[in-house]
Amino acid sequence: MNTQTLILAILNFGDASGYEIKKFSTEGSFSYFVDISYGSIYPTLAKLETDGFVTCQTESQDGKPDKKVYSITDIGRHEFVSALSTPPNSDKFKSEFLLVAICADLTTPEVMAQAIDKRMGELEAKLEMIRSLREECDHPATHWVSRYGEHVKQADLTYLRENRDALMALATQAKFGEAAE
Amino acid sequence: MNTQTLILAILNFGDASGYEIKKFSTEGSFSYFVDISYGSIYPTLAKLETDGFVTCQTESQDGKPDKKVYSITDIGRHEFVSALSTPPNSDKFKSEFLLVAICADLTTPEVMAQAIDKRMGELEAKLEMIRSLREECDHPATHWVSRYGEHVKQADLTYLRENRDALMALATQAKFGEAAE
DNA sequence: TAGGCCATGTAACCGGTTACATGATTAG
DNA sequence: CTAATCATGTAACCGGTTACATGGCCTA
Repeated sequence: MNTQTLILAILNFGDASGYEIKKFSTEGSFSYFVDISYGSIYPTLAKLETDGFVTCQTESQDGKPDKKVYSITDIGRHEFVSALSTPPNSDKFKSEFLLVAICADLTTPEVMAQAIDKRMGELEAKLEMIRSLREECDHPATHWVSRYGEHVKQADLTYLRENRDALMALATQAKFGEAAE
Repeated sequence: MNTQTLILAILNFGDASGYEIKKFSTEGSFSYFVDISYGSIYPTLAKLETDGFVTCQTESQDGKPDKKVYSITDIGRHEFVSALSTPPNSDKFKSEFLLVAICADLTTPEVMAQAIDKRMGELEAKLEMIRSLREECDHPATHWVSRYGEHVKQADLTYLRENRDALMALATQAKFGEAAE
């Protein structure tokens, strides 16, 4: 999914500046399944404006820097809806944790424990965030996605909790390297 | 996680050629949490060899092209284990499906149904693959990861099955655009 | 007064993909 | 006869990140 479609999606929920778009994609309703950086937001917004998909209005604020607020246009919305209509690509998923887990017998209990705890902490934080999304807005589709995310992440966390010991046991077994040293 | 560590991890499970590494990362035990292409495998293998992390032996086969079989060295294994020891980065997750879902009210029931069915099909296939991994090998850590994956993907699929109708309902509601056209 | 937040933007860089080149063998 | 599998490799390209530049305000 390209940055353009993502930004259009965010702007379709409401006007925003580049800075706000970044926040939204990092902390808002979209944050658990996308991510973009300023380095791609600002150039894309510029391109979006020249293409007529968004318009821009500079707002002066006192005590804060000027703000360039972007709004999606009808052409932009049309572009976005037609992008939505093409069958979505499969989820992209990469997990370093699972690489460590699958190599559990090569690591030490310390390393493994640290990796598990880090992951559990992240999962808990993400769950908390996903849940809080529902309190902040009552958009039905956002609720559906939030519950979906909650369900899946909860299943993830539950498995980790219940099988932490089993994984630790694999990391605890004697390593061939240790005997030789 | 860089290609280098990933290839080292695969070679740590056994000798392999570039072609086999690709297969392994696409269909094997690693396939559901990583992916790499030839364009990154072959150059990385070359670099790995000059760095002394792997050795290479060319095997002639009759009826098939020559095969360059790579083996991890002790230095390579050491490099890999030390890479494993640094706390793993968070999972990378991107979902176009969720973008469509969160914009359900902008799409048509047809588009939504297609997206859901595609996803469910993919999930079922992935589940099947994850389960089959356990029958092919009895490496304990691989089993742990496989059960983990199964659990999470199963939760995903279950939610989709049970809440498909709710999402469809959101896509079915009248769109503002339709009234105007 | 140091650091964090607000706010925009650019340039260099990089990891990785896509597409291509090559070619023999086997299965349908 | 076509398509797929086996097998290695390169070059162009590309999307996106990182790091930097700039600067005022507010809080600790």
